[in-house]
Amino acid sequence: EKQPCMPTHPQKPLIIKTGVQFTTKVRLLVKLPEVDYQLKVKTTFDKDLPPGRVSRQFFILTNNTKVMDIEDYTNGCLSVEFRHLQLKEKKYINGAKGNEGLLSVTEELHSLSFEACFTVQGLTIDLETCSLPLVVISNVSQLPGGWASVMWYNLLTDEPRNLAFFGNPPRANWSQLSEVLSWQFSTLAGRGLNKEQLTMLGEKLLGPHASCSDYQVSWSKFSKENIPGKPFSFWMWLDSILELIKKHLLPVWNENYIMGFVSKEMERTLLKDRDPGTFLLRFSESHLGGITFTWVEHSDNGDVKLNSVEPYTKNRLSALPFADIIRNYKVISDGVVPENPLKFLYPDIPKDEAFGRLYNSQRSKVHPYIPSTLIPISEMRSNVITTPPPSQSPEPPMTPGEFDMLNEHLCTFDIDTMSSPYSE
Amino acid sequence: EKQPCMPTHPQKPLIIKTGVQFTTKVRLLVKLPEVDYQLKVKTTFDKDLPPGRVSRQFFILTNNTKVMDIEDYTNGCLSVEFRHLQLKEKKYINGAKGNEGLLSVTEELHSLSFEACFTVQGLTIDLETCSLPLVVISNVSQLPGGWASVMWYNLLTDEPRNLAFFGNPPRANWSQLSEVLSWQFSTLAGRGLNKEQLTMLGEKLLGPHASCSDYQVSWSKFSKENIPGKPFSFWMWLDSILELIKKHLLPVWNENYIMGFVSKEMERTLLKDRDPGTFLLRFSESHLGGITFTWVEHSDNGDVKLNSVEPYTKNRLSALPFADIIRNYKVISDGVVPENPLKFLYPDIPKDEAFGRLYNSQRSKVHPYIPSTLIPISEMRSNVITTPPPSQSPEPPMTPGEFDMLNEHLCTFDIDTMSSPYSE
DNA sequence: ACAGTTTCCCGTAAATGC
DNA sequence: TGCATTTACGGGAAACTG
Repeated sequence: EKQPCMPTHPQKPLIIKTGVQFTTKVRLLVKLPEVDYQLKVKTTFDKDLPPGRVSRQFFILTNNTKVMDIEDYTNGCLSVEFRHLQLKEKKYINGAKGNEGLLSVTEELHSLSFEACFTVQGLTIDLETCSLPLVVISNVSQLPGGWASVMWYNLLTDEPRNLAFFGNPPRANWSQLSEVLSWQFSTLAGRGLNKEQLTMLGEKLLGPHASCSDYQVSWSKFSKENIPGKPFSFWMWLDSILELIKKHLLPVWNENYIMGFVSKEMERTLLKDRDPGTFLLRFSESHLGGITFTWVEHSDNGDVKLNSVEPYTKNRLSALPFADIIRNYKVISDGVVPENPLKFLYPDIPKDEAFGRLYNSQRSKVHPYIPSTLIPISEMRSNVITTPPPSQSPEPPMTPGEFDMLNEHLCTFDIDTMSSPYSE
Repeated sequence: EKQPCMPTHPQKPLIIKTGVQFTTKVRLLVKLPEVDYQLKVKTTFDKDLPPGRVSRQFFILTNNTKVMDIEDYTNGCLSVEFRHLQLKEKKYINGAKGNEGLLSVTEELHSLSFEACFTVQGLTIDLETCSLPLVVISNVSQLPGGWASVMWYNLLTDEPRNLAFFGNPPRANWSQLSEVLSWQFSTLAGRGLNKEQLTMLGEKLLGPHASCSDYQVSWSKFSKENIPGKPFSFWMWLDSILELIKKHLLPVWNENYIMGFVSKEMERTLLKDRDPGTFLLRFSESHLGGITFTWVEHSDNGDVKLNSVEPYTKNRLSALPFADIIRNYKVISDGVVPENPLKFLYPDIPKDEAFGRLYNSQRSKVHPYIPSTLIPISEMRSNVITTPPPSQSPEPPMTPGEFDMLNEHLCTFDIDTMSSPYSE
């Protein structure tokens, strides 16, 4: 009869933060004959909730009644949009908190009810409807947990109002779940996850059996228990990466330059036969919200060596955009002129060809001052000699100075074209 | 009769932000005989304020009455501390806003009143007192303006409650004002301003006559009108520097390494006869909250050249502490190996001797990764030759590589010791 | 003591008012 | 319209609370 729209958090509907305004809209689907009086709608939070079901109770702090309006003159449909609604927790509930505390706050589901009452031809009609289950949080730090709940609920049930869902949450098929995970990236950035990336995620979640796409993932494994040896859950880790992309990597991600989810083994397989200086970008598995690059180098005796830089997190990235980090990154070996070891984005794209457009050419010209930029540098000490005089390296170092000079040294190699791991 | 203590904002008393808790304390100075009943104190905001005096009206959102308590059993003194008080603006005052708008919000003075009433031996006694003038702000961005008002008021009047003070604010003698300005630095950091620094500030405010310390500064010059050619007032500029010191420069400031306030002329006078690589640190006069270093270099023909780096502001400094910037700063001239031009802190302190303890030796050892740090770099293109091959510089460039190596090249010079400009 | 949760509030951005 | 002022709220940290 009515079709409730959802309260919204920025891009995360169905999650409401206390003390922060939200909006909801209700539409009357039946057409009323000649309504010449005002039709009031009242919205209530957790109406008729059986006591003990939730550990926290909230109420709507602001005006909760509003008159319905004609939404669209073509169909005469009545609707009402509540704005500036705000939730506050009820303090001092008589007795202890209801729920036994098995559920975390982000697993506790609530709902918003709408009521209206009107009289037509002597008949009094009560209308009532309610929203999909809602998660209430008190701090944005709970947003990832809340969003996990919303995703899990909507992935695994069609029930409109199963507030006890997380009392015994069902498992998800990996095939369904992986699709949802990919969506998180595509709604954020316009680019989802490809098969290789999803395979790595599946193996991370399920072990190396993930090739069987009907394997099931438990709610706990997904977002409650920590990844073995790590202080965060799978979803917390993945969400930290989504945030990193959103704030600092959007152009690079959308250009498909971030392989992102690659196991260390796969990384070695991909890079070991490549030309020295070939690199790929992947997210840190050990730290939340970090991105690193791994490049291949060949040592004197022909051994292949892979190096990964300490992952960049939001703090560093807000001082220096990632493309500029790649552009200017330098390694200093003992007594040798600084050199950028990053030459070809895997498989064989010359670095500046890939990232050139993304470089931030902000030459500030505040005249009396000499402009300066930050350059990321790694210092690698050879542990062979203790105090090495300027050693002559097998490959002569590049001429120092102009950063852009590297450009001119690059020549395109004609390496066997294999299917790019970036293709979706 | 009572001695009201002040509501507090972090380190900025007498400024209250709407919606943010503050605290105030009242003490009863007379000793009451046997008070066996509770003595209630009520606090009111802007009680009995003549209408039209203020353009905004506020009220205390929270509980405004409290019972007095024995503060200290040795003297039996009664006192009451109001906590968690909160101010909110009254909306929709009947009629237009009172004040004609000549005054900005931070010039509008308010007060907090306290009342109590008790009966002793059949006599009913009313007690009333109030706070010093208060400034009410709605956003921390107004804090500097508010603090300017509080300083000016307390510098220039002893009246306890002249709420019309800024209707016609008196001028301040530079000698008084400079003392207050120095206090701002010493309360913040434990180090105030020396004579040279204050002279520069005085000249900035008054022109080159500031040597006469009885020159007067108007309120407008101090904090209302913009510095000629700049989009900010004198106080806004100075306060931005106080904030920069507080958040990013405390150790360097307290070590007396920041000359800070130096005119360009003085800078040249000080540096021109110094050894190449001698530098000083000063605050930007063109941008809010910026610090730069200026170093002297001698060109081939013996000319003295001063260079200043683009000022570092809080954004850059939170990515890289200032001491590390000084440590690692490099200049790249065409085709020449990067070199740190900063060698001696004026007058002649070897850089690492001065800043060594402040370097942030955060060698992160997350093993599989190669650590990396950010290095500030300036690229200087000689505009003499268009495409210069690695030119041989008159002084051979330093060996590249180890940053610390510079240390070993430094020798102490025995230059005439002049009185340090840093001494207070 | 501690972990989960909420409160507090700065600082930026957006909205509002004059 | 532009400027002054307020509101909004993310994000880090402190305070709370079982």
